[in-house]
Amino acid sequence: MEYNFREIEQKWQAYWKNNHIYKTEIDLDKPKYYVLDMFPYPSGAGLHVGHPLGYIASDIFSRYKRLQGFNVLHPMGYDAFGLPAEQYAIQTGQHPAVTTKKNIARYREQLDKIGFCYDWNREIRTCEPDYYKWTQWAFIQMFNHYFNKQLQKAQPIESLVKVFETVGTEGIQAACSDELQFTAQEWNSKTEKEQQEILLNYRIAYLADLKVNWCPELGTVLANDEVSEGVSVRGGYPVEQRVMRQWSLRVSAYAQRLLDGLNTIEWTDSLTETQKNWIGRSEGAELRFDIKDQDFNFEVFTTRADTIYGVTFMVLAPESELVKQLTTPEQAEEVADYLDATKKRTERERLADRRVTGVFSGSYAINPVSGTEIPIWISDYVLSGYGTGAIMAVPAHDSRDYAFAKHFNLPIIPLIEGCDVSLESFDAKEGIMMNSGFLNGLSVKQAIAKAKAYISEKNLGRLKVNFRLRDAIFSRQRYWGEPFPVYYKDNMPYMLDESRLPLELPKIDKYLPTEKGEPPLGRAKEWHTEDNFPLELCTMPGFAGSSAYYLRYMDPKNDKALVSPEANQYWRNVDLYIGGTEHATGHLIYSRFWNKFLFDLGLVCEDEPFKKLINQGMIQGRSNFVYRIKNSNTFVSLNLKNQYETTPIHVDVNIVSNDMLDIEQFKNWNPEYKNAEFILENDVKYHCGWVVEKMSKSMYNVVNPDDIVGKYGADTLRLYEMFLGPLEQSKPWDTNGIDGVHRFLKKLWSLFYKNESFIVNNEEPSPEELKVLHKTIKKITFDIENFSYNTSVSAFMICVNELFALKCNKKSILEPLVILLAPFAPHIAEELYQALGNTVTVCDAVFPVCNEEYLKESKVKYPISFNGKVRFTLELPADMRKEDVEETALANEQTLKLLDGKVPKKIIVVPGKIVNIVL
RNA sequence: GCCCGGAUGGUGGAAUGGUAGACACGAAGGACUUAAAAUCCUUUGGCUUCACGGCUGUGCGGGUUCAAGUCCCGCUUCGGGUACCA
Repeated sequence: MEYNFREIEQKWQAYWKNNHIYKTEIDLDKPKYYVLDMFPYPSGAGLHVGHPLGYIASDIFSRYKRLQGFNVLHPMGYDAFGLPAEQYAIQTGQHPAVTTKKNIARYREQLDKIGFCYDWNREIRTCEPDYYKWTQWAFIQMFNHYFNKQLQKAQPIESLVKVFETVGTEGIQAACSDELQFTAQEWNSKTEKEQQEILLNYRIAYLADLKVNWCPELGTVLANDEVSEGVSVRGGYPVEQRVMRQWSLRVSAYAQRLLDGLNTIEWTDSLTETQKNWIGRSEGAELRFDIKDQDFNFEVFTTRADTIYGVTFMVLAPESELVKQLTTPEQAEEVADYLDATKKRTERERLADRRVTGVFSGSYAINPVSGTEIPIWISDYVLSGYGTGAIMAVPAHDSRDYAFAKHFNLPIIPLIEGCDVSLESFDAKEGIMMNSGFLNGLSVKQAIAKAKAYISEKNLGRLKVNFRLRDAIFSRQRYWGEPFPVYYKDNMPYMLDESRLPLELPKIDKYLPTEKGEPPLGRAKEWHTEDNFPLELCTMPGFAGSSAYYLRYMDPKNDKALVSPEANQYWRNVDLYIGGTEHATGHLIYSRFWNKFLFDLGLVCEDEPFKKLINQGMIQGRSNFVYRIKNSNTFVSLNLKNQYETTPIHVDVNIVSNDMLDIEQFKNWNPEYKNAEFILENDVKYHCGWVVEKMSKSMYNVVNPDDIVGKYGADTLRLYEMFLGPLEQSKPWDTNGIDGVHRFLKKLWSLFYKNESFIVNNEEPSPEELKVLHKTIKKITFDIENFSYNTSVSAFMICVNELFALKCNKKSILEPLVILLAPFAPHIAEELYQALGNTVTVCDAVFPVCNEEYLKESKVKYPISFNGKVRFTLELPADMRKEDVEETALANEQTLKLLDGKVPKKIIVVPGKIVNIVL
């Protein structure tokens, strides 16, 4: 009987489905294990072979854990809201839901063919009302809470209101946008609207004025990458920096906890590092500067308080509120011109074009330590959003300040002994201080500490920790996203009652902004509450739906809660999360934030959502080329092309095999090549060139998993994807080589069947066979635990090669091997497991355990080396004493020959490993 | 600029500081076959030798060690991330 993968795979996929093999329920008698893939956005292009890489890896681990007796949760779903579907809708008028549904069906079909063990009963789609109900619900909770900095957790906003009513802002520790100060009396005398406006300053989900790229012609906010040289990429309309009222999430309040949490989870170093940088904690001081001749002062943030004696100018961000205050009448015109010029530039342009620009404000600050007068400048190299939007410039020790000082001819005072600042600044935090009054003679580290102490003591400012992490802008002027559960009364936002959720997306006629420039939802009829209050017109961004989806999988059908306490208590959090690095600073920050918020509310029992995280590498494309001789329709093979003047042309990798072009298929591939002629090599073949680049349609290097499954089967695809190389490494997809793993499966099959008959017997295994099996068990177990799946596949190959050489057809050896292989190649494993006489699925077998007894070697081949170079090997008993090994090695004939009468200086014997004779 | 990864045969890659190149692809040769496919066997880093063998070899230059692809220092180079963050 032949290995008929088509029949086998269809048979078992149907069996799994009909018998609900992958349905998962809470089982208090078993330990749980939660394995999650980053769910895909169902794009119109379908899956290519790069997508399943991580899914296969997680599938192997899920099946492995199940075989080890764990109750495994392994769900899948779709991140279904998103821009491509909406753009398609704008072009075609087709509702995004229709396109999305179609794409999901296609994804599902492709996924099913690969034989994953997903529990599809738990499937979720972020665009479904019964799912996004809970996204909206979470938003309401965020609106109704503020972040208490003292407790480092979210608290109900009512408790803050109580404080305001009794003592005002006195002593409050609430994360906020602006530091406000008022008394209880002032609070109590404010109107409802005023009070609501103030509360927005504290809510975790808040509405605030933010600077955005606004395109009046298109009527929408644009992302930085949608703007170029001041005009929109689409249409070329002017774009301006504009302050708009947008929803935001106060992610920054959680900065410290997001940072601390990284130490409690097992993520890769690089990912942890990326998040740390993104959160960007910096310790420093906020230092107060008085203004000359004015009863006014402002603060700057610095991490280098030690450089206070080197401050030769101050710089304000153009957007800073201080600009107005500090611009003198004489400088007013020049400053206004500068502000105008900078306003026109987008953030992107500012970054791209690093020319030094700036203008003098006319005012002077007083150095709080030295008392000197310092000119205050305005420049766009200072960001309004970080620190206080103003800096003290120390050109000798900061490269940006240095460039500015050189450009405007401002003084540069070096503060470190022996440093040369004639050509560039000295930014390193090392050396001995000079020109610095009471700090002279100290090392930089000591000086930083002393300066900080001085500042607190003399009350010149305060110690401060700043974070780079920004709040997340949460409004999008789009249709295909979650509607906000928000209505407006007297222009103030209010939350809908939870009983009104989900607030479903309304139908609209066109997916474009309205004539008035409102977002698409402005077109909806009846888009208001029963009391006629208008509903919010923006929708939520892409990351909203993916921020808590892992919780929903625990209890996907619950209409009373996002997740029941019982389900959450059992499944807790994700034990293993596999996905791409592209989410390092987006989704993986937002969902950690979202989870921590829900944790604060007591709604989930774990502070961190993803215990262990692995990033699978990207699968790159491997493109093939043919070489056309210039001005002809003749193609010359790779190794002959240098004899001609040629143009390389991408050719579809699917009509190339082992870099040999299928000439007939090529002729049919494009009518242009119908009559093409070919110059072949000696082997009468056309060899193609190749290069590794991004997998994309335009390079004709996209490989569809369906084609691979059709030709070789799902088990071969699964094994081959793993065999390509280490999981976390980026690597090109190259279908060359897939024959190797397919041959392996056929060879495995041949241990069971020969000429139509089943040849497995019940004979007792030999010690050698047992050694082969148990060696493999040990290796596979180790590899799975370490996600080293490429070496597992090779271990399987070695095992089968050895059993083949031993002509082993014994059930006692083959059955454990089949179970071992089941996580990797589940279809063939099921088939062979059944053939061995089992009547239940191999999914519920018991994973074999290595018995070290079988691995014991009686003899060891010692490499005998001289000065580290191996000269020959010597087979000795494994339990031979070190001294005896040394003696035997030295007495050996070949040793004597190599010693040539010399006396060794030293002899190293590593028992069981090696002998090294040092001459 | 900063941070994080890599660099090993024609190719993908393997190697707890202990025989570099496992496993696989490709290639070459052979067996079977009318033929092809499939399958099986042999060889396959480079140089050198009739052969036994020898020399050399993990991006480059140093170092530690009895022993380095692996550890340390200094580079080169290719990916990826991130950035006027004071």
